[in-house]
Amino acid sequence: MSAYWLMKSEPDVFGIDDLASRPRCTEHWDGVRNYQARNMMRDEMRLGDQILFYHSSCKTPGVAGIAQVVREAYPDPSAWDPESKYFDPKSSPQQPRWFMVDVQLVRKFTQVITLEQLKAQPQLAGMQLLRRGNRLSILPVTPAQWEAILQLADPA
DNA sequence: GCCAACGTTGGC
DNA sequence: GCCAACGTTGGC
Repeated sequence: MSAYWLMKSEPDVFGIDDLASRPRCTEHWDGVRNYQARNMMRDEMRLGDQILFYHSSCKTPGVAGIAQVVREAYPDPSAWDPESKYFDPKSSPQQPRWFMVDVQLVRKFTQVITLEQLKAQPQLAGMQLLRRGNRLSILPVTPAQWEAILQLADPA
């Protein structure tokens, strides 16, 4: 039984169309530099887990589509690349501190399910995404929340 | 650009 | 281990 997640990305940096344009619609999710988010990726995310691809910090924040985990956590090499903006001198190939998973696009919605729509759903009232002050880039999603959100999507 | 919320850092 | 300062996130 696969689990459900929500992963945020800024569409100006890496949006769902960027994922769609990658070979096999697959990309590694590098750059996570938060311990809680890392722990979820490293310790809990499993092959086949389903992901809500969320666009943040943009004109219309919301869920742009669905992706899935196609490779479980492995060290994020951008952490030991001094040229990378994700460089962290405390990480090394011998002692990797940061991890990433590979995600593959499953489906892009024809229309983004907006944050506004999510807020209007009574079933989603308890969702972590909607809690104020939430800044985690990776969040768990319950099966009930997943169902409620997909109801808002266009037909496949 | 503003601001609230929260994580991280570093001095003590 | 405390806590103030600082940086980042992300909606508006």
